[in-house]
Amino acid sequence: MSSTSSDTPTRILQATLKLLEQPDAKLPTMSDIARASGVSRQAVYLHFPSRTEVLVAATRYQDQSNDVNAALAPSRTARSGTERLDAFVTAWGNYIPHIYGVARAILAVVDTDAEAAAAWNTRMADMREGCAAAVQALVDDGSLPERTDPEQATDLLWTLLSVRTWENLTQTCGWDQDCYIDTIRGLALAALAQDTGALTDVLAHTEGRA
Amino acid sequence: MSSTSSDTPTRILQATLKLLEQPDAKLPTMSDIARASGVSRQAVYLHFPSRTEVLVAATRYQDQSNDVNAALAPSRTARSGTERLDAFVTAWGNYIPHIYGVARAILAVVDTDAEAAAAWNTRMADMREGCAAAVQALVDDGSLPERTDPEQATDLLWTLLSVRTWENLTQTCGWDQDCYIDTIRGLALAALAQDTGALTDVLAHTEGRA
DNA sequence: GATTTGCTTTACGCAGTGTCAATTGACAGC
DNA sequence: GCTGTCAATTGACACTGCGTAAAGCAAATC
Repeated sequence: MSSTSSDTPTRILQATLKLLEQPDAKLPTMSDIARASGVSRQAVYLHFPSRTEVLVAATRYQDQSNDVNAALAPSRTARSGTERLDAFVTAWGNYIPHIYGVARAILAVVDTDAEAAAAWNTRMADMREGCAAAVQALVDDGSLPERTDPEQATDLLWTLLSVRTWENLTQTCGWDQDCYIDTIRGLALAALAQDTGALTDVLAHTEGRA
Repeated sequence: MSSTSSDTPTRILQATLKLLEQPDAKLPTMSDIARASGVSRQAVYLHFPSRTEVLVAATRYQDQSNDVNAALAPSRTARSGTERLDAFVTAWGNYIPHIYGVARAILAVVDTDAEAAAAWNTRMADMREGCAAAVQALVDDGSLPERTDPEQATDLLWTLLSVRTWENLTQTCGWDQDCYIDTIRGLALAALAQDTGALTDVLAHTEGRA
């Protein structure tokens, strides 16, 4: 347990995360990673077979450090379906900023690298289970409209909560985090729980944009 | 006007589009493009300074061929605000599949290529104007809730209509196009025009998923 | 002391971009 | 016909970045 953080693979991952979390981060090369880790380029290959694997391992390491499950725990204890939906949107929505640096790097190589795509898909499948659970909670207490297909509802929630959507609103449009959360929550509640009141207060506070 | 389509730059762009529109298209190399154009690799450089420029020019050429403006025209003649919003969502949403192949290629290099990013941003800024116009139409006939900031409403509509959102729902989740359109329309009308009825019928037709 | 382990240094092969120079072929205009 | 010019070709090159390979070195372990 005395993971002193001084073993080389760990140092490489930590250095990689540090690179990726820089605000204007480009995709780091193997040389970048090696330099940042204080290690030779070949040493990186001694521990990771390819750059993609470094990135993928970095995301795993990060999830482990951040303890996603702990962050998402509150949503599992919620009583009603709408409460659970609300809690899940809040928890995940607020988790995104923590992983955005790494997510951006992975997403940048997903189009050209099957392995990165697989890793990202796995991660997103995990998140989708949270969506599915929230939808199921709605079904359980009858909040989900009868004619609505739970599978489709899950797809929609999953899309609303995607990193790309977060990126669009907060990074490109400059919304602040609270505004993003309120809006997505409103949309989700309106679409999945027919809670139209949730939408009326959204998009109202003008100071929420940069 | 007798753009015989036989001049080399045009042939290069057409060949590039053809490559990008293949269902499993990878990012084409300059050699790929040259081969597909029936021309030497150097000839491509004679007309375009870089690969990015080929891709960017291809998108412009495609917009021109498809005549985006014609596709979006119906939304400009709509009478009421909600009608206009509806028409715009339908028009743009149905236009996306036509540009998706190229959009995917551009999006794949956007993270690493400033020039590609600039080109894509321009294109998306054009689309955003359509969103802004639809929101303005809502404002004009009082359908937009008073407390809603038009700017923010535009951001939201723009995000709902993003290629990434379309990609997520139709490509990753396997929704069919009609289902996508209905859902986005429902969300947009509910969020921007308080038309909650628009949402009740959405997500209902189970056969809409693959 | 010999061996193993972890890392370094140096080098190479490969793909892909972008550049350069010399050459060919066609089609002007005079 | 001769000359220029333009478009395109061929073949070479430099550079970046990935991934591989081999030899050496130094500290830890047996």
